[in-house]
Amino acid sequence: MANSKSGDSSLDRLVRILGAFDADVPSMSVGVLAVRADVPLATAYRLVDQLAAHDFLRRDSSGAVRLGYGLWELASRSSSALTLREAAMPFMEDIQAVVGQHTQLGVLQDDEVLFIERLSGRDSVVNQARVAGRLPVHRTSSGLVLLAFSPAHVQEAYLLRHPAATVPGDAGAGDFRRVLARIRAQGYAALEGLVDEDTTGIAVPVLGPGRTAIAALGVVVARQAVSVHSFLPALMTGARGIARAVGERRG
Amino acid sequence: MANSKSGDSSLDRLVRILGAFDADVPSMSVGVLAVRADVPLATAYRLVDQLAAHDFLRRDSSGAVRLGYGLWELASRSSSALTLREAAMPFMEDIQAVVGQHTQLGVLQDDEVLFIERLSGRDSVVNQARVAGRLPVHRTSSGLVLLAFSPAHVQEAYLLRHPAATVPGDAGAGDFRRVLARIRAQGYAALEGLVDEDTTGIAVPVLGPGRTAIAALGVVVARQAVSVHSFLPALMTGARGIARAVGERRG
DNA sequence: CAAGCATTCTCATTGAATGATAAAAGTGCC
DNA sequence: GGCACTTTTATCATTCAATGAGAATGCTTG
Repeated sequence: MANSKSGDSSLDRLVRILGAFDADVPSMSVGVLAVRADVPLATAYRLVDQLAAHDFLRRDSSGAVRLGYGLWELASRSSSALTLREAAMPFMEDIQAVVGQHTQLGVLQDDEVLFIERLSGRDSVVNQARVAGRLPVHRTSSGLVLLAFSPAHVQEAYLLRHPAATVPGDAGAGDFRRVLARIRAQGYAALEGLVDEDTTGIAVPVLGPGRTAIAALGVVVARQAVSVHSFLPALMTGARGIARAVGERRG
Repeated sequence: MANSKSGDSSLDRLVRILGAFDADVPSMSVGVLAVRADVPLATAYRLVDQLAAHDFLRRDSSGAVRLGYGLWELASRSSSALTLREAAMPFMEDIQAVVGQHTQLGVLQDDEVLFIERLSGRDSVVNQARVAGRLPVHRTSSGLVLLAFSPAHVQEAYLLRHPAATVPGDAGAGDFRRVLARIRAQGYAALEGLVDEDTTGIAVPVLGPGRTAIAALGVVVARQAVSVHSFLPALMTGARGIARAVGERRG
């Protein structure tokens, strides 16, 4: 029989199980997990065992299930993310030291921005929790930068999938394309109050081959903070440094 | 029919595929992947498709397969790792600023140390590549600290599985237990030339409930570096800070 | 101890996954 | 162009690993 619902492979079920965990519900009983992941109880127990064998899941003494380090370890092999992270880290530290604010590195994943690294000073304005793992492209400076510096066909595809995408501060329901063009022209994006009312996000692209963004480097500062332009040099320098470092590791 | 070899579930096969990638071979053709993961070619194509649907794998224009960000994203939900990482980061930065050397945070996974965070100064002595994602417990200061500050039954279980475990510098094929006891007594581990001939690793435990190590905080310095004791205060302070920060996030 | 979960077992059923094979679509080389 | 090669998609009969319902056994908790 295998499955009840159509359109889910065994992998889908496994992902649903792993995906049932998040920051709010980091651990749960197998019973709850079965419901959240929508799999029969008996099956849930079997799958949990399998996943636990690879330390994707872990069971504590009280029987609750939580994520293990198996995923983390596999993810660490992802050289693209790892290389980028490691190459970027020193530069991010520099930037953080200079601007003293939340600094982050994001990449494009599907139609969202996945932040693969963040440095948050103890006194940064941004609320940690609100800077989630993923955010919609048109809701962050980093996302807009990533899109603006993507190949034309990627942009078009995105616009097709998100016809209603707009940038709040911009020309009403204005032309999203024009926003992207301007960002590409000026080489950075700076937007107020997107993620949070009181913050401004500033992001620049980390450019790879063909003037395409392989990542976005951004900071989040208080809205009333000094001119955006005062942050740009550090960001630009950092982005260039990262791009060079990544290039070297590949060559 | 499902599978040929006994003792591998579908999950095992998926893990073998994902595990076929590492820093040395970050991308490969499906054909090569099939060989490395030991699955029939036709099956490999199917599994790759499935994994790509979740962005666990990604295919570039030339057809080569590489790891995607899906794993990374799932791993980020692992609140234990994430909480620890985020709580630790500011303290690690402090330490790195003071000692100016490679700083790392490790946790116990199976019988190895998994480093979930590292800060490597541009001028640190250690060779990045040699500080891999995982290392045997008795081959790193961090590992020894983690073991020394584990519950007695965990230690015993480890000793049973690794009867031949010794620490090079120590009393010949001396009593491993005694080494652990001393580490626990003095509150830190400092070992020369374990990972690398010319380096010394120093690690202290990040203590959780019940004086048990939830992580190890360590630095790697040049062997001839100034006295170990000059690094300890910073490490100890950092470890205490992390422990407190982690505790707060849970309460 | 009764009620409620959590957990393990059994087991008949079956269709999802498998993998051999073949064909089609590149890719490069002479 | 033709040849050798690899990559990729497609077909399809086979089958056993995985499934899920249910019963039985533990384990708390009030």
